[in-house]
This record gives sequence, C-alpha cells and structure tokens, in this order.
Amino acid sequence: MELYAERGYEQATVAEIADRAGLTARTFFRYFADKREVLFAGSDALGEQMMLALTAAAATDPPLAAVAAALDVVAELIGADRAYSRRRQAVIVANADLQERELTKLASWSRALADGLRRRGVEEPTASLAAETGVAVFRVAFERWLAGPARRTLVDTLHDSLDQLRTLTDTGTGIGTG
Amino acid sequence: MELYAERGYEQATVAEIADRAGLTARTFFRYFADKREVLFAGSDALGEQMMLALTAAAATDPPLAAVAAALDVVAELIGADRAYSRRRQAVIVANADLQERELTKLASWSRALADGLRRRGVEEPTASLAAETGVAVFRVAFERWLAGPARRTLVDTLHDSLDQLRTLTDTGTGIGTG
DNA sequence: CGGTTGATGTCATGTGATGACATCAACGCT
DNA sequence: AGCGTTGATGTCATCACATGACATCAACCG
Repeated sequence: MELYAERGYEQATVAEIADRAGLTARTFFRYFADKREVLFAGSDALGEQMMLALTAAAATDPPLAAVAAALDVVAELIGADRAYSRRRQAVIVANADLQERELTKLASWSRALADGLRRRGVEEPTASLAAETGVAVFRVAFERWLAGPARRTLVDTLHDSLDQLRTLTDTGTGIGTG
Repeated sequence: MELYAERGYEQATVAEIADRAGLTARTFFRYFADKREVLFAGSDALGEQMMLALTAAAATDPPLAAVAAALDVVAELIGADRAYSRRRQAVIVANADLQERELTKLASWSRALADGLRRRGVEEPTASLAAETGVAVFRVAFERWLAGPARRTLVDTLHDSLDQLRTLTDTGTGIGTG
C-alpha cells in the first residue's frame, strides 16, 4: 500500500513492490493471484467472520435481520481503524482496476450471505435479495462513514442506513402499491 | 462473443478476435479499451436509456419509484432477447475477469442513478441508497429471469423482486423496530 | 548424515496494452 | 485533375503482468 499510495497503483511495478518487501516478483505471485490482490487479501478473513456471525444469529431472525447481524460484525472490525480505511480507500478510488476488485470482493460476500441464508431455510429469491440489499446498504454506509465526522462509528452509520432503507421502501416503489 | 463461447475467454487471444473481424489487434484496442470491453460496450447505451427514463419519471415519484421506472426501461430492452442474454451470461459466468467488468458496469449504473436522483433534489444518503438497492434488485431479477421459464418476462420478474424487497424490509431488520 | 519438504530464486515465454510513426482511402476545394 | 486534410488502419517497438519449468537452499526429521 505504501508504493501504491506514493506513486499510484499503475506506476508501481510488481518488481518494485516485491523488491521493497525483499522478495522477487515471482514470489509475489505465489502469495497473491495478481497485482491487485495484495490490497484485498484481508477481505477473505473478514468474510469468514461475517459468516460466523450469520450462522450465530438467532434462527428466528428474519432474513434481513440475520444479514444485518452479520454485517454488524464486519462493521465492528473495519470500524476499528478509520484512518487505515481512509488511506486504503484513497488508493482504491484512484484506480479503476482496484475498484473492480473491490466490487468482486463485495459480490463474494453477497454470494456467501445468500448461501448462508439458504442453509437457514430461506428460499430464493428472498435469500439473494436480502444478501444483495444488505451489502448494498453496507456499501453506502461505509462511504458515508469515511466521508462523515470521525466520532460517528461505522456500526451506527450502518444502522442508520438500514433504517433509511426501510423508509425508502415504505415510501413505495410505485409498483404494486397503487 | 463467438470466440469467447467457442474456446473460452482466456484461450481467445485478441489477435484471433481481431483477425476474425478482419482487423489487427492494434485496431481492436482503438475500439475497445481492453479485451473484456468488447462484451460490455452495449451497456453504456443501455445506461443512457435508463437515465432518460429516470429524468422522464414524474417529479413527485418517490426515489425508489423513479429508480424502478428507470430500471423498467432497461428490463424492457434487455428482456427483448432472452436467448442472447443467456448466451452472453454463459460466457461471463465462465470467467472471473468478465464478472468483474460486469460488476463495474452495474456500479456505474448505480452511480448514474444516484446522480440523477440528486439532480431531482433527493438528498444523500437516500439517493445512493435508492440507486444501490434498485440495482441490487435488478441484478437478482435478471438472474431469476435467466433461470426461470421463458414465458416470464424480465419486467414482470423485476416487479416481483421489488415487491419482495418491500416484504423483506417490512419483516424487519431487527434494528430500530425493537 | 542423508533425504524430504517448503519456500524462494532464475529463466523463458506468452499475452495484454500502448506510444510512435507510416500508409491509404475518402473527401472537399481550387 | 491535382492537392491537402482528415480519419481509420497497419506496422513496429516496448513494457509490464502472469505463469510454467526447473534450480537452489535451509529447516527439519529419522
């Protein structure tokens, strides 16, 4: 992340990154599937914690509540270091390739959540809908958390966004409500 | 798409693709930013139609209704040729790089929708929330449309999914409703 | 001490992507 | 007809990402 921040993602060559870490480029590619992945390796561990929280949620929780509980854990973990998230996000926002990878990681969370919901007996398309929606809300909350004041926690921001989602759907989609 | 379907995305070299089109690889890269983009060039035009529909929606429509109206147009356009969508999706699903690109296209729709909503006077985070949620619902509807029976239209599937979203949020997130 | 294993390095290679420059056809103008 | 401009395409050179094949070396174990 140092090099990506210093000279930009595209300018930083894999050889340089590996060099700074005291390795060769070949070794870099043994640890990371590609040049981007070095910034996203942590996402997988985060996703695992998320899934633990999902399975731990009460079986009686409605789908979106279970998803919310899972995302809460992610929010707690990520929310612990806002400065780091801001640095990292600055690097990602500056490059389209990195944004693509981030979307992929979030999509994998969504898929995992939907799988988890189905294992809890939630039918399709409810499971996918709850998972996709939950991640969408998380994405918005995360951005607002980074943009907003430091005192506001990510967890709180996430809860707010979930509330606002309810308001949004209650107001109506103009379909089926007449 | 022929070559990608025949031998897989990774096996098809740009030189071959260009060759089949009677061009050189250099020319290919003048028309498409990268090897993937050739499959997604149409998305931009689709996004423009979507935005036209958004601005055409009644000013009194609540945010999610306006987004729904915009996505309706997309659903009509895409829904016109299910066979094509299935072929295309088969190619995309078979390769991670292509899936990444599709996610960014959808993300760009989401960004455009949020912008459009803000121009209509919708505040943040409502605008982003409505846009992200709408696209999330569209994504689910699209997948279900491809998987389901041919008689079911994409527009109908999208409406169903929007209804189910309301059910989902009404059931509660377990936060703020006690 | 010899052999196995895992991590790393070296080398070769293919492909995606891009800049610099050349070519050529179409077109408008005199 | 002849000329110059413009846009599309081709050629060439080059770089960086990515990966397979093989070599090396240290740690560890029986």
